[in-house]
Amino acid sequence: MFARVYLLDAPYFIDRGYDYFIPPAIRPYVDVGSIVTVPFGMSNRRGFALVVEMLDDATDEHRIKPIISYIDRRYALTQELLEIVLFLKERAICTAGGACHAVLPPALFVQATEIFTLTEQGERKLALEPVLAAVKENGGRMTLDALVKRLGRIAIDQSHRLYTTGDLYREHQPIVPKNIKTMKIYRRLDVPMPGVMKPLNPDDRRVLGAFDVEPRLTHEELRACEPLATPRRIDKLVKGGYLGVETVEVTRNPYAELARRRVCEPITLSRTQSAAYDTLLSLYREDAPRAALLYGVTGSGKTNVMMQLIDRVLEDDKDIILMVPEIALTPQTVGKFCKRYGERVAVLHSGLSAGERFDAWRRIRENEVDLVIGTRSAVFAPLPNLGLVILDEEHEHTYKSESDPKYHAREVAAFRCGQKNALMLLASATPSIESFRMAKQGRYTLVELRERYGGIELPSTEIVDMRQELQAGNRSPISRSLLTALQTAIGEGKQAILFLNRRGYDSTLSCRACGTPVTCPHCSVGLTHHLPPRGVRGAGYLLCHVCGHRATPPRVCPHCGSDEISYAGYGTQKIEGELSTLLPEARVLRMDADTTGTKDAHDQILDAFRRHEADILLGTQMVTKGHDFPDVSVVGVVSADASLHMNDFRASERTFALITQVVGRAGRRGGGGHAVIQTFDAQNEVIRLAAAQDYDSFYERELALRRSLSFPPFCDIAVYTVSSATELLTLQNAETFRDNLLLRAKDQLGDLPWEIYGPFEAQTYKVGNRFRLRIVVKCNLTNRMRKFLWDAVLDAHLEKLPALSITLDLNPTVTL
DNA sequence: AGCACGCCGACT
DNA sequence: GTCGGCGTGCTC
Repeated sequence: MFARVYLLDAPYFIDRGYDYFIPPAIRPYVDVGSIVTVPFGMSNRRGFALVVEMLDDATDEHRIKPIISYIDRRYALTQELLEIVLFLKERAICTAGGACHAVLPPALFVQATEIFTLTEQGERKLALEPVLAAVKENGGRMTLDALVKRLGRIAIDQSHRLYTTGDLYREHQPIVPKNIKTMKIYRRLDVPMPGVMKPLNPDDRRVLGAFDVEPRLTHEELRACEPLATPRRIDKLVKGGYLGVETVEVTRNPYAELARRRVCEPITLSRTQSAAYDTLLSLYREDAPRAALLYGVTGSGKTNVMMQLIDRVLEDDKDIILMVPEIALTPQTVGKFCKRYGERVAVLHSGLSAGERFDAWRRIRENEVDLVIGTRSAVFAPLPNLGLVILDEEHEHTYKSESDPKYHAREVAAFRCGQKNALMLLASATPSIESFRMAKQGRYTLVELRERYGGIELPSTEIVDMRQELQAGNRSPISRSLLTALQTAIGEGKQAILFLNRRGYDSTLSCRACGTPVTCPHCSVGLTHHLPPRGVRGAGYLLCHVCGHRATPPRVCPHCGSDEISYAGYGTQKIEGELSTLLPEARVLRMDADTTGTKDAHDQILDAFRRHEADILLGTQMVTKGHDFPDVSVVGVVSADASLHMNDFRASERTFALITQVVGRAGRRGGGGHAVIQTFDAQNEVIRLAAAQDYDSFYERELALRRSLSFPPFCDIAVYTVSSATELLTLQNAETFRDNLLLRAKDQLGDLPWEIYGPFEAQTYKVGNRFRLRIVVKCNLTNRMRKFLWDAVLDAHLEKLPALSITLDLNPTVTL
């Protein structure tokens, strides 16, 4: 029997199947999906590998090597996960190993080792072979790791040679992850073992007495109900045959406490919500893969509909994945679900330790969990019976992985739902343009919740033109309107949220007199300011990160001629200082990257605000997420345009989403909320539409723009990042690569549409002493196109451009 | 990537 | 005459 495997740590250009012999001793334990270790290359270095196929004969039998060992079958990839790995390899263009590392918990790969034992024949060669001598010295049995420690790396080759010559016997130990935490459970033995009984004193008897109440106890429990139960005394009772011990694997579940305080309030749906629920239910019941977009305005109660659906799916004994953009930002949502669904929930996110992550994964894999809540990577949860996958806030960019494998959770979710005829549910108050278009085209079912739950009105909104403030002599970042609104709210005992949209602000140039940003003439995105190269004097230059257009920074505004053109941005600290002079008696809580450093800081700030320990919550993006603060009556957007002119074709979409979400925070209970949106660009349509919470118009406008400029969803975008150690080398490499790409495209792509731009500097040009240039391809990502794009990278490797590295990202969401 | 094989300069 | 430079090529 032979196995075709993929190395897990192989670089992309040797990422293909390799065939290995399966030693008879381990044959029962190796199958498709198994993780094994194999010797690889001339030095036979050991590495993990994934078995993708079982073979009866090997192609090239003389040079085939044997598999060394295997990971416990319980942790092998299921057929479903294996398919996902192969899907990722194709779709996100990554190695099989890269895909495996995304799908499996890292703790699975704690390295175990082979164990060698001396054979009779080996005993006779001790003088000749240092490896044999070392094994003998160690008592005739030694792990490979220990051998390497003693004799150096040659021990690997030597021991394998001695194994083939029959001087050593090798044990095929399964690799069992070391991260499993075990716990001892004690129980009282009715009939103490005869003979070994030791006399008991009264204290011993008291300890035994604890078992009358509860027949099985852990050490901690025993200690808690009987302080006399010291480790020493327990040991005595075990040795004496009074207590039995069993060792069980424990899984760490940091959310167990929440689960124990389980609450299961009945959900009452409004009529609109019921209608939405009914539609979703019937989709779920169809025996085919389905996708729905739940578009619900802020405060419409999407969560209720989702919970009702989850209840229903759980009744069918089907499993669910619920994804949220970032666990830290949605502690309330997570808490709510944990309380409702109890112990059959697993929560996955980046804050988990390797052990906790592994435990959660095992619980899921062993079918102890029905509902997985988590961030992007939760889409790989090995639930055996998937019925529903939800992406909450589906427009969030965190669903796209920025590092290898560069997958989008939505794509993987769709694939998984296809495997199991499950329902994919996307939910958002501000859907991504791509998803809404899919819905409009009928490829997703559009389910709408257009009214706020309980008939609460949307907050009234007011756009404040900061230019006029400036002209009126108010140089403060807080407008008079906003100040008045804050004073009123605090006077009435209400609370306020101030949102500071700082993203990309400092590097975007705009006119403070007329509000016009300096944009690219070809792309209608803001130009990013770059400092001049070291040693060169001057103002630097402006660069478009979409098409590479360069310009000198204008000294006067091209639009109105004013010289009040600047990069000025406000920081949260600055606003905080400003508030303390304007509203000295107001209590302000600041929430940004600086104040949320520690693990629980986030929750603490939000809890404090909810308990009304402050009047104003001031912060960045973090304050916009789905927290429910009933007392908040005023919301202020300090600088609405900040993210608008970012160097990204999705800047409008992101700005619209942010403003809409933050405005939706006002007046959640009782209505009468008010939102003040400050901008230097008061005529800006995106801001006006966001203030009016008019998603439909925004969508139409944005779609038309995308169509005319040829951006997604009207095409796909592939981005190559070329990097080298020096600027010159990087430029030369990138240009050669681009030229080759152009030639190949003309030659091979025929009728397929494509456009190539670049090279131009990446958003962060220099990273860790490497310079990075981008080459952008607009195209349609068919399989043929994907292959074309990837072959160019493989060929670049064969051409051996000096010290070059190229990565490829398909449809990136954050940076262009 | 890592590692070995292979064919030309500065050393005992 | 040997040690060692890194160019070339392979990995089941």
